[in-house]
Amino acid sequence: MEDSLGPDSAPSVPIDKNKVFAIKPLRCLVPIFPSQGGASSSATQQSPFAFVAPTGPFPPGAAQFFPFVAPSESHRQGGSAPNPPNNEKPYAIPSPVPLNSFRTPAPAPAPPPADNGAKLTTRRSSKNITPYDDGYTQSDGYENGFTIDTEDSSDAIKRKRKIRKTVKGAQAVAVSSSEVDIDPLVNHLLKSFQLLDIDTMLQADSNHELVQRVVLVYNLLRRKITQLDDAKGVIPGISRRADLRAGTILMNKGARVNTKRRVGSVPGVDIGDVFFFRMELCLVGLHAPIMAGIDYLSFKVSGDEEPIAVSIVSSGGYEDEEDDGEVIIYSGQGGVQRSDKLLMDQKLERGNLALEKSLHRGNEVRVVRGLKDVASATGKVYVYDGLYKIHESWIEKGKSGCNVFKYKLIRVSGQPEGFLLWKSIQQWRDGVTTRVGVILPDLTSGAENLPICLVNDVDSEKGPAYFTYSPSLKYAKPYGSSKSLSCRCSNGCQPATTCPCVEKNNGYLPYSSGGILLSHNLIVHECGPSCLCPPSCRNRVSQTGLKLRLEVFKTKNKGWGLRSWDPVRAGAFICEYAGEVITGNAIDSDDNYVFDAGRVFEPLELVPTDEPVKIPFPLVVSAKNKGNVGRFMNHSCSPNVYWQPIMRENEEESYLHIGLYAIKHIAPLQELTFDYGIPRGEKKGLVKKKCLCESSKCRGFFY
DNA sequence: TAGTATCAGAGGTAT
DNA sequence: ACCTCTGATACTAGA
Repeated sequence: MEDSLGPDSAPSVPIDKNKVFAIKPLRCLVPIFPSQGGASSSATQQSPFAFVAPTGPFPPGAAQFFPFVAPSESHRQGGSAPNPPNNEKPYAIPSPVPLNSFRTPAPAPAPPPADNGAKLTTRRSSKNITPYDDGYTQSDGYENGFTIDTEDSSDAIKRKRKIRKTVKGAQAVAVSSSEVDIDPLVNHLLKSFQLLDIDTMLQADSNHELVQRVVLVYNLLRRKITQLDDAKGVIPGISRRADLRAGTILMNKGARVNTKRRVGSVPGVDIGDVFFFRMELCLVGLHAPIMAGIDYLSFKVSGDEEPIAVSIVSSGGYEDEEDDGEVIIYSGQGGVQRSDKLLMDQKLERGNLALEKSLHRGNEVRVVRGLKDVASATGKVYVYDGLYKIHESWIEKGKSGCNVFKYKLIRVSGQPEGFLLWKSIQQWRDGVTTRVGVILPDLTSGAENLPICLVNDVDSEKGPAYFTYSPSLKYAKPYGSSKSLSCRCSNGCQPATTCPCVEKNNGYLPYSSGGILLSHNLIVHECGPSCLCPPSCRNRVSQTGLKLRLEVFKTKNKGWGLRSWDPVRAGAFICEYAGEVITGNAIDSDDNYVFDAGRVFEPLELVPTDEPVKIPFPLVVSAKNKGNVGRFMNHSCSPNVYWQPIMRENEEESYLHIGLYAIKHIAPLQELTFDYGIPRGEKKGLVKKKCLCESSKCRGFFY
């Protein structure tokens, strides 16, 4: 067809202005001017930098939350007088069901029915187990009385011990800060996201939202710890594993879900969900061991302890053979794995034994696929691929001549597409298959460093209305004057230095070494044109082009939209909102592609307002005639993307840009959306659009 | 730049 | 105490 999707292939498909694209995306951003003329100039009063809480349970405007700046004082009101917290509870959780309460023993529901003579019991140690679990009704209950007793005490001890351990560790390490300093921040996070007393707040069903929230909070915390660590510089002997520390903190605080092992799917975790850290799998109850690939539980069958496998992570660490997407040949564990060589025979114990038993028992095993994250140098992605069954097992001689257990798993049919989708995407990427509905392999005609596919597989529309593709924001004149210093970091700006660019960001670099935004900021100060650092500087994330393979696609009922082939990490830069900066009152009233930073945005969970908003706003951008992919991003009341102002300046001039970043992890091909905000004051001539975001928090309209 | 070696880790199980 | 399909970093090989 249209030959390959390579970056260079695009120009072969020139855009014909006259014939293409009669239809406008539904995306409608209509400009609005502050009514009394006051609002625009008084941006300092009502923060324009408030964003919607992605999954936040609080109602609009109710809970302002700014933990990342001066956590100790973060309870002070923000700029705009937050409502009393208990005003209203539009998202009140019905009938609290204790999922995993250690403190409040409740009458025990009958244990799950045993299947063919197998009698469920707890293991001697302590755990409640629910091998054949169909949800909370059984799993969240308790075992019989005597079990509860032992469980209560042993778990309490466990917890205590854990806490003691943490404290001791912190002292030993002599980083007085770490856990201690971070504690208020953590508490604030948990409070804002209603994860403080998760045991009693759990909903009985549909807790996908809750699972998302846990992962979201984990990542906010992890990124913040990373940033704090960065600022301290490298201290030999001190762990840099922010992923583990953030996880430990949440574990100890009980901010986790589905703590009980179970066979089968995990409530709130959907096939295709993506994770980026093993700790996340643990926190949501998908796979408990933090390193091991096989998770299992034991119960008694006619007197004998018998383990069965409940989940595996297939990461290619052993000599697994790859498959067609529905079959996995999985290697057992053990044998002392040393850089792809086995030093001794594997034994039929632990996970291996569990897999063997599961083969005979025929129970379903959850499969998590660990893959390389294309957008990250060293990172991995974990995709939940649904349930599999073990069909065969055998022993093989590995490369080094040692015995390896092998298990053949086949995916249970009738489940939604999981990993298979990833394979398809890979094939599109490689140009192996021709994809249905591709209109243009690259609608940017090579203007971006990555092609952006235009695709319609729902109807016959041939594309959006014509516009000129422009990857960056066009200023007629500089946004403002500046006396800002430029840096001289020839190797790129580094944290824990006195580089002026670090200073501008309050002593922190806003991005991780992997280009992930580490915290929410009033404004991100990136390096400017006269900084001496190279383009690869990690403080130039928004200036170095697209990192994700995006595509513009026809949605079912919202016109054209934007999505990514690659999985997106929380905090990842997606794209700029490019276009032409509009000054004065020059906004065309039927311009549906206006981004107006002066609108009111629902508060995002993490916006520091301790420091007064000083940025001379508003910034208004029109992408009607000129723009980039950002113009295709639709509105949602439960968005997965938010925007951040980015300042780039040199000695004389400053330029403000709008960066779009992922709020949470986003699986491939999920639509990217952000909150368009609500115009201030009178909505002169503005047409209220019906919102089709289908979120439970949908306002019903947008502008 | 990509591979590899290194190593401290964490929760969990087993003893 | 022991186990482990982590993950960040420092290092090496290579083109």
